[in-house]
Amino acid sequence: MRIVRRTMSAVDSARNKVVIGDVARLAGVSVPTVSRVLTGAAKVSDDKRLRVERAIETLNYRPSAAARALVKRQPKMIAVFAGDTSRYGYAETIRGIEERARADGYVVSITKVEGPADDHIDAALSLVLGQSIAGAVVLKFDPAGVAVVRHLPKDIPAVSISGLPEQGMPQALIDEETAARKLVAHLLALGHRTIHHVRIPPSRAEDGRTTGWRSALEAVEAPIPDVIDAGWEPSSGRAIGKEIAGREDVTAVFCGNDEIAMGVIKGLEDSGVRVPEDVSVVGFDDHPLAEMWRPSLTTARQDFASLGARAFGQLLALLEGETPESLTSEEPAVIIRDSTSAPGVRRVSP
Amino acid sequence: MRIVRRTMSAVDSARNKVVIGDVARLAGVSVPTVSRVLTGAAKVSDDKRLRVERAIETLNYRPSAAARALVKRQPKMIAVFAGDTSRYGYAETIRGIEERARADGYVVSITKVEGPADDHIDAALSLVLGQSIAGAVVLKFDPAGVAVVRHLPKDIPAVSISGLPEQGMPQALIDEETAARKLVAHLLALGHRTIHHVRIPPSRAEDGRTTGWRSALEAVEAPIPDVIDAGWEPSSGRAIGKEIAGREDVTAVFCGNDEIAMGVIKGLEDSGVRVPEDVSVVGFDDHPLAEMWRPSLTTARQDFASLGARAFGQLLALLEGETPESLTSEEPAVIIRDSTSAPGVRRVSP
DNA sequence: TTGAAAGCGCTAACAA
DNA sequence: TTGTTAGCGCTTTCAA
Repeated sequence: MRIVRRTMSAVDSARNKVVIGDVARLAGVSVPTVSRVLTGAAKVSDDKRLRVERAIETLNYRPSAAARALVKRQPKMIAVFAGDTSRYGYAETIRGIEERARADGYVVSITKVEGPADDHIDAALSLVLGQSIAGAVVLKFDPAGVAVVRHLPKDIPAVSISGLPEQGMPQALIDEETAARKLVAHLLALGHRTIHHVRIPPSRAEDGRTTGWRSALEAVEAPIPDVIDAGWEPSSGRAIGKEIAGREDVTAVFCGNDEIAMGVIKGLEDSGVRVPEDVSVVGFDDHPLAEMWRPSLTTARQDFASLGARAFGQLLALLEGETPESLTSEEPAVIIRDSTSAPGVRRVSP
Repeated sequence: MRIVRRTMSAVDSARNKVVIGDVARLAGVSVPTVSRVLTGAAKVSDDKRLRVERAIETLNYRPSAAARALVKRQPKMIAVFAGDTSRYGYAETIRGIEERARADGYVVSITKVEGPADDHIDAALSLVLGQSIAGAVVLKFDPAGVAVVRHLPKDIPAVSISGLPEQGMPQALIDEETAARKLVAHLLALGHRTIHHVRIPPSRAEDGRTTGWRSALEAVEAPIPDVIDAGWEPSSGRAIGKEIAGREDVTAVFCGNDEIAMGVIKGLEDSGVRVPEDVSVVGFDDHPLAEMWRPSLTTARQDFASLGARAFGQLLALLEGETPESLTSEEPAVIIRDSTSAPGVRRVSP
């Protein structure tokens, strides 16, 4: 232990850290021997091992992660970039990544990317690349995520997560398109002439959910109404619900996610339009409250956590020099509940 | 650049990394000079600076974070420990920590602690302490978080976040107790004889929400019913709602959070009990869907994100050698909506 | 302003 | 089994 100079602050206490040499001295062995008992890399006599262990204990020694990282060149941390960290789908995906990473001995850092503008991306990247990371997972759920993928240095092992296949880095995918198509087909089968679409902010020109909706309508040559854009907040869905309450041509609505669907339902009901009697509404994701909603939501279940876990698995493969499948896909299950029914006679409120 | 031996894998490409010496050689300067332009620590002639910058560009050089960390001893990462990462309150708190940390140049790692058992704690701690971290924030919302606080080495700068003051490390607090008391007082003022409490899993013997409920009842000498324990899932609230639907003595329920309140309401309605006509229900947190629920939820708003931000602020103070206020408090606002009313005549379904 | 030399705390390679 | 010697890639003295 070196000498403490002034009053102890956190910085000083770090400076005063016990190092491997202190342990070696106290135990009366050489530094590499301490290292050997630390890593278990080579045999150490029971006698010395015991002395080293006791010295570690008394000095309360913890090896310096920085020094280890420098010599081992295998950082045990991966970085996650996301345009949001707390919203349902994002948070669940991150949970899946973290759980799987932790099981494999990796710590995960999360960095929210405020937007797709270059300075946001650069800020996030330079912050994170200033750390030692083994690789990165990018949540490509929004334009910010897409921009991160574009800016990430090519030599950083990385996997992206999204709902629609694309070129570039390896991806973990959910087949949103098929799920959307099924949901729309369900509505069509119920007898609706066409299905309106309230979409959540898209990551690029068109996302899987929207593509699926469109192709399902095209398949039966149903009219394709203009897309209605919502934000991420349920309240934006509510405003849209109020708007479409007055439109007799709207009998079925396919929403970009469950929270927006809940908002839309609320907005419709605010205006005296009943769901599903007057208008059918479907969501997407199977949010934990979707089943509890009144009426319970017809939706497509997404397993975000396992999506995240798969993404980490692909990253791990990449780190081990393999070339992971770029298109691991999984089809979300459609769940029919009470928010959809055959079209009724719209009862438009005054 | 060193020589590549076999097929490039991620590990090899890491081994083959461009180092500061490569830049120095290409620019025709010494290594410290490169370091100087990198850090801006000392003056470098424009001529050499330019050459160095160009060399960095052509070689696509990025300094090794590990080497820097070793010599600078000031890790720019903080660790967050939490018993959950995706549930509303947790995710929002983490968001607040991350946003504030990022603004101050820190990356945040998140680690979920699976439970309060020693081996869970040790696993999480040893994983994270194997990284270079400047400090830690512990979400003490559950027994796992409480256990982390107990096990965390004393020499790691740390701040905990919870709803009830406690000794030990510095804390960021929300005054849940006062908010709970107000909520219960509101119910009492409406004319309810007593208020039942459905609590979420407590972090220790009693949490602020429960303490506040109890003291509000004690203050007016109202009978104190047994606490009803729920889990974290809305479905557990629903099961409880169904149970209490048959109890005529229950006219008002104070739930541990909004999601449980939504479940309770759903369970009551499943059984034909109306909210608030037959039973009043209040939640806690002001979840984004609380206002959208039918009936909209009376609740207490919690600003988890700012709570997280404050916690990071305290940690930063700690890192700078200051002694942060241990009890920063903030009183959640009570929001009266439609799920509460004067007691009516209970109409118990068969 | 610049370079040579030293050293951060650890592990790996090499002898003994 | 052990200790000695060399680094890992950077920043920081210290001279020049």
